[in-house]
Amino acid sequence: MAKEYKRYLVTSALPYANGPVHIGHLAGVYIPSDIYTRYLRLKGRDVISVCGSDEHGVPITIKARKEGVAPQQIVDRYHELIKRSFERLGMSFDIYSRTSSPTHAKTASDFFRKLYDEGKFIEKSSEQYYDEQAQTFLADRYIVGTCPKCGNERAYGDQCEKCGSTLSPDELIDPHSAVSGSKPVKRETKHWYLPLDRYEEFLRKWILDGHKEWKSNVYGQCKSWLDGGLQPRAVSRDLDWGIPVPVEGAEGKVLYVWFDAPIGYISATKDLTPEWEKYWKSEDTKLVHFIGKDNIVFHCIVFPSMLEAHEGYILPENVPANEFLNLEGDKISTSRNWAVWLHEYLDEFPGKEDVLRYVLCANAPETKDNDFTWKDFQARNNNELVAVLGNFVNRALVLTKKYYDGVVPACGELTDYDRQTVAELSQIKGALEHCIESYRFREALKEAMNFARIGNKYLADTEPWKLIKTDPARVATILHIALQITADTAIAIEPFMPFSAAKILGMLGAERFDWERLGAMDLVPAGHRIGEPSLLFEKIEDDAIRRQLDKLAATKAENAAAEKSKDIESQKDNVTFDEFQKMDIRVGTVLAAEKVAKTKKLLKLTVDTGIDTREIVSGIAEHFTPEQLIGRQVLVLVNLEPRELRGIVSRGMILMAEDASGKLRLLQPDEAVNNGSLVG
RNA sequence: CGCGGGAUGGAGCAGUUGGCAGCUCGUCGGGCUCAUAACCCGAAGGUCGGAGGUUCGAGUCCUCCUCCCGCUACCA
Repeated sequence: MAKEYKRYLVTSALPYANGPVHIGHLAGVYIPSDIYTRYLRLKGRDVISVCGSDEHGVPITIKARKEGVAPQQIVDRYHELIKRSFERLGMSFDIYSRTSSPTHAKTASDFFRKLYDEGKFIEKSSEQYYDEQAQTFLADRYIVGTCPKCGNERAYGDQCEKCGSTLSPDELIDPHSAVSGSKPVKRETKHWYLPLDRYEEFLRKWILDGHKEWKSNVYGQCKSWLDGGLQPRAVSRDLDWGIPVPVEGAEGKVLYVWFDAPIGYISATKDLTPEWEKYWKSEDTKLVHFIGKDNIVFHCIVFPSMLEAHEGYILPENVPANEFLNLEGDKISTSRNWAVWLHEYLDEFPGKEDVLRYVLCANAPETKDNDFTWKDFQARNNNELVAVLGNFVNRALVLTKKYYDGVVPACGELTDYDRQTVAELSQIKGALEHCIESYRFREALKEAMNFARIGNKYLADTEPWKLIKTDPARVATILHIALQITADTAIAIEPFMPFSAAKILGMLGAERFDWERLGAMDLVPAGHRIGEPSLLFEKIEDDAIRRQLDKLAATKAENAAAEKSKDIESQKDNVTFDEFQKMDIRVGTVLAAEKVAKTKKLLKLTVDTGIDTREIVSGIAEHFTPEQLIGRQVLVLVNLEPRELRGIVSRGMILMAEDASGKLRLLQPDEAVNNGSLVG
């Protein structure tokens, strides 16, 4: 049934080098990937784990421009920071590479060239907006203008966030560049596209028929893409930062970052070993991509299509994508500094790498988004790591020290209860393995912790501290077994908490064991002298948690202040009195209001304008409930050209004041006036 | 009606092909005192987001609805 693989290749999503790594990245990708890799290594499997920084793309050039430095300086800074903090957390990548490396430039370039030479791309010219001041083409997202549908002045070239409508840059009124603020011009440009539609059948067969065992979020997402029909996807960009398109006449064009990034897995492997082809081109290698849910389409649709087009490469056997982790109830956000940054955690909680690893694994967003709270962090440390795991190890070691001067006592006759305990322990291994191999790490961690739970119960039930007075021979057996359970615990937790596993082994005075010995009862022999016991975990006091919560509160306050001081929009071009006279603004009263079905932001209002009673659709549902509006007087631009939104003809616009944070407030006369009163 | 995922005791999560609703933490009661006031035992607490339907039987299958998240848009 399950195919036997000779070797494993594990990849972890390349962190984008425009910021540090935070707990969301860890819980979603890196902790699971490290657990999986360490487990396979412990089993003696041939496995390599590759990762590296993703260093190309537009956001990095924009950050560089803002700071007035070269893009290379930005990526150097974050590459070092990310690499170093991964090491400190005990991430066991075999290589942590980067996409600005020479190996990668050549690998990605050759990859593109092969596909180009074999006619796997299609070439298309199109008109794109160009920022003459910044001398750069603008992605849709970097064009800002007025939404033609709702009048929002900060709509993006791809979508208006206020009314939710999908836009193209051409529809924007008064478009300007988000980079320089200048007015962009149209320029013709040529790009290469990977015709994904040609790979639809291949993908359908491979995923929909062949990988029904993939996680439901991954499988569902792929199915939805495939059922919707795939479009050719551009694989080049007009940009001066990235890998040049290796084609004559393609000056000023680079590979699209999503084309080059996954190839980074390949180039990292090349940098690691001359035998890289063994890992990428043998059918007996199992390739697994660890990613977050936002990356599913690239790892399941785009990259496999690229590999298929190139030929010779194997495809991922699984893509266990996790959902997202929130922080104290809010979405983690790099730009809003709403995150727990790995490097800061490591500085502020020295020696507690495993605590973070434990908490993030135990609360990993495997099936849905989860929330990280500092209170939960503290509780898991104090009630699970300290109370269950640390305490058990400490009890076994201290008792041995006390009664046998630190020498492992010999095992005597086993009682039925002993045998029952041993049998229970031996069953955990299978369950644990099954969980890890099916990427259920939360449950696997629980199984690993069961060794300590059973150990605690064993000591409580056998009560050696009582028996020592009446039956010392029995106590020898009990502690012998307790010490074996301690050693088993060390093996079981090693993939999850490598620092603590090593510490337990140090205290036992034992060498590292093979995974296969998990559950064994002859790990530490009688007569062996154990080391000095010390505490495995320490309690985390309220102070430490309070400091973290204060820090987050400060971030919230800073964000609020920043919102306030945001630049007031500069004055618009002058209008003539005649132009102003054309605006017919009236006072009206909202008679009825209801949410437009299936939309987030739209409300359908029935307004008495004095002239008539009309329907107006307004993108304000996130700011007002229908009840709040009914009966209120509002200002209405009544001669705005009618427009159809979601099948409802909207005749007019409700005037609102918007503050810098985007919050809307109604405008109304300070005393009630007749509906239809003119404003001007 | 754009697509995908999710909603299960106070919190976080499991629930495989429909067959007595489980786990960790918290709460309450008891036991123990070797251990970091840690550990062990027991109890309370759920109309499984809502409304219909299929079935002898639905957390699980079907239909509709509500809310949260993601994708379509370079934050895992």
